[in-house]
Amino acid sequence: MLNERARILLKTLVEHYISDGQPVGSRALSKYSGLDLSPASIRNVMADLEEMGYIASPHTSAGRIPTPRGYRFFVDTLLTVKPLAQGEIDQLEDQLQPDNRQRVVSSASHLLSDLTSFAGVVMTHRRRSPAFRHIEFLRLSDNRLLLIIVTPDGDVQNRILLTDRPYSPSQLTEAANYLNQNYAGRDFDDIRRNLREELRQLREDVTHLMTRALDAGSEAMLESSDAMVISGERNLLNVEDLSSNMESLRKLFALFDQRTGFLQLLEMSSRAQGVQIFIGGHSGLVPLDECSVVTAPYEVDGQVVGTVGVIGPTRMAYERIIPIVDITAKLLSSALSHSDSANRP
Amino acid sequence: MLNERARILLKTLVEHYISDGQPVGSRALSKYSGLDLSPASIRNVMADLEEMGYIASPHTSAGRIPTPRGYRFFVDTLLTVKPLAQGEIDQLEDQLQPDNRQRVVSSASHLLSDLTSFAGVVMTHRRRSPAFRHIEFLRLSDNRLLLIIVTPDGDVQNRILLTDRPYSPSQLTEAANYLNQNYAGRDFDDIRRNLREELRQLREDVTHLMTRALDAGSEAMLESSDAMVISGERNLLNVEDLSSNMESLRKLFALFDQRTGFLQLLEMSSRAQGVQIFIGGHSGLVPLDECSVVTAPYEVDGQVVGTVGVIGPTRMAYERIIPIVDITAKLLSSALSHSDSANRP
DNA sequence: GGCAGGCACACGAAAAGCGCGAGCGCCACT
DNA sequence: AGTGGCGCTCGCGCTTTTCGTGTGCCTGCC
Repeated sequence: MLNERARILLKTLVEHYISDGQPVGSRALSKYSGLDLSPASIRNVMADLEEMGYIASPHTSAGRIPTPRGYRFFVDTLLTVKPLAQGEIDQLEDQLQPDNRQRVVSSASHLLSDLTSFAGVVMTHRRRSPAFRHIEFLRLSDNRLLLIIVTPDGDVQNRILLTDRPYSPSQLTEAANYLNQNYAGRDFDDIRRNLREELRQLREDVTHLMTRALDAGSEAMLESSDAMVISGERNLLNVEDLSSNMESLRKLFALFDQRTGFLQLLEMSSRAQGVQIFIGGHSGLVPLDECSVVTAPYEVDGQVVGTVGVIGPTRMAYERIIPIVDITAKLLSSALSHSDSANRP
Repeated sequence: MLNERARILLKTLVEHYISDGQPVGSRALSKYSGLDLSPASIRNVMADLEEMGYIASPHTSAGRIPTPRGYRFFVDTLLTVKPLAQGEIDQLEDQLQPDNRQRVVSSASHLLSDLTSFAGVVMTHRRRSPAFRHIEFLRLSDNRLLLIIVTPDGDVQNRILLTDRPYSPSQLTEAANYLNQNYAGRDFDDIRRNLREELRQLREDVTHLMTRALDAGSEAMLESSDAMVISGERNLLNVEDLSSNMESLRKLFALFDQRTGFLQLLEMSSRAQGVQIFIGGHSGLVPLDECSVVTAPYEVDGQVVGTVGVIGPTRMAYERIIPIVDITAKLLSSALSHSDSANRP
């Protein structure tokens, strides 16, 4: 392990590098570490730190910069996060009023990107069991129906169904009522099975309609699950570390488009508790050296249902970003929990 | 005006520059124009073209490149668009099946960006009069209601309403029924005026609920109008002309974020008929020299309701992009018209 | 008069050369 | 163990050189 002196020097070095972006030399460390050591002595320590893989020099005669491993150690054991000012928290709370989920989630993402000047991301996980709370048909034209499905957590999905033949309003009401009364809250597959057995009791045409609705419904649920909202990608264009080499920028934006990579990352984050930090480098989940992700899971009724995060350069002010992500996750939890706290037996 | 020879040379020059990205010299023109003229003669014509502002040299000893004015003239009078292959049209049609509007619009935007490898954009205009076709309340908890509003064109909006006191299911049904039966299809402001007069006939609490619903509803309509979907921004990172100087990239992405600039542009496009091309340059609406926009309005029931477009480098293959935008607008029109053709008296 | 061939010139891009200075490693001394 | 000193390295930014391309213009030809 590292002795006290080495830790202090590493900490000062990382902090300096984060704020300057320039490799840090022994002279600078001697000046700012508060240790009252000469540059020469510090060089010895730095040589040790380099040997251990925490720092490296970009070239022979330059200062040292932290390696991914150095960052890792820094955020894990050296970093002192300063909590957000209450004023800032209030401001955040203001922006995250309860509303329907899409809107809250999208504000959260925007909030994160605005506050950090990096990219914000919010992912909502796959729902456990596809079910509906309420279903409704609305006639648009002879052969077009609007299907509205309210999910158990209050999300609204809608699809247009093309039908072979017109349905009368009363038929639509009948189908909707039947589904609502008998099957609200139950698993879609479950319903389909049951429905097949109850075929006889219902007119054939209505059953057909209901089956179509269930199919469209589960498809809609499937598509809307695992959704991911990314905002403020544009901020990353203003980040020196990223925009200086086009290649990594392209890679990064390609990642955003594919999504699968990030989904995996965020999925992982949601298995842990509290803020997690993924530091760039090919070893980990972030394929870009220059790029890190700070995440925190959020929950509804004690159940983790998603993850919020910030995507920025590895050289970011962690002590500021971490509390922002932390608080946002908590506020998002409470904004969503309110609107979901009822209707449980 | 330009004589035949000058036109041919300008056309060849622009075509060459578009495909190569290199300034075109007199020798190249002599080779590829099909005119059987020596470079020396061609230089004379080029000097004329330069004087007229159609072409310019980036520096003394380089070939010429088209100016914005040159591009303008090229697309307006020299360009020969080749229609899309039927196969491609079919493929497009496949991807633009009728569905709910948000989904169709978003597919259209993605389609445009995928096909062109630039950015696709679809804008839906402000609805003319805010009204609803159907409204519904759903109780989520004691003091939380889910408000669902179906707009006249089949869009579904939803909001969560926080109430001071619980409403019973029958009260909710009463309020919804009342609104649906008396006010479906009517203007929100209209309804509010009427409602005030009819206060006496209804219980006070229910009226309050209805007013809240109308407020939330018109707010939702307002926010959802003038929506703009941009996809494939990331493609623009791969465009040499744009990614070579960071500054314009940043400006471009800032434009995307602000939106107002583009809204104005697309608004303008919708006033004209058919494909329109906005060529970069500070004179016009596109503030970036390197960037052009190809747009076409789309309609529902003969009424222009939005605009589709492609945002790419000025140096783009217009003869290919133009038909793509054109067809997409038409297909989008028909995909939306179907789902909207009914329920008119 | 329109067109082509030839020549000198201009200018940018890429390559080569050069000096500076930061920072290091090592060593000897305290 | 800690420090001061010294020589060395190597990247950065600067200027200089070279090279190639394409132009403009002049002249001669049909």
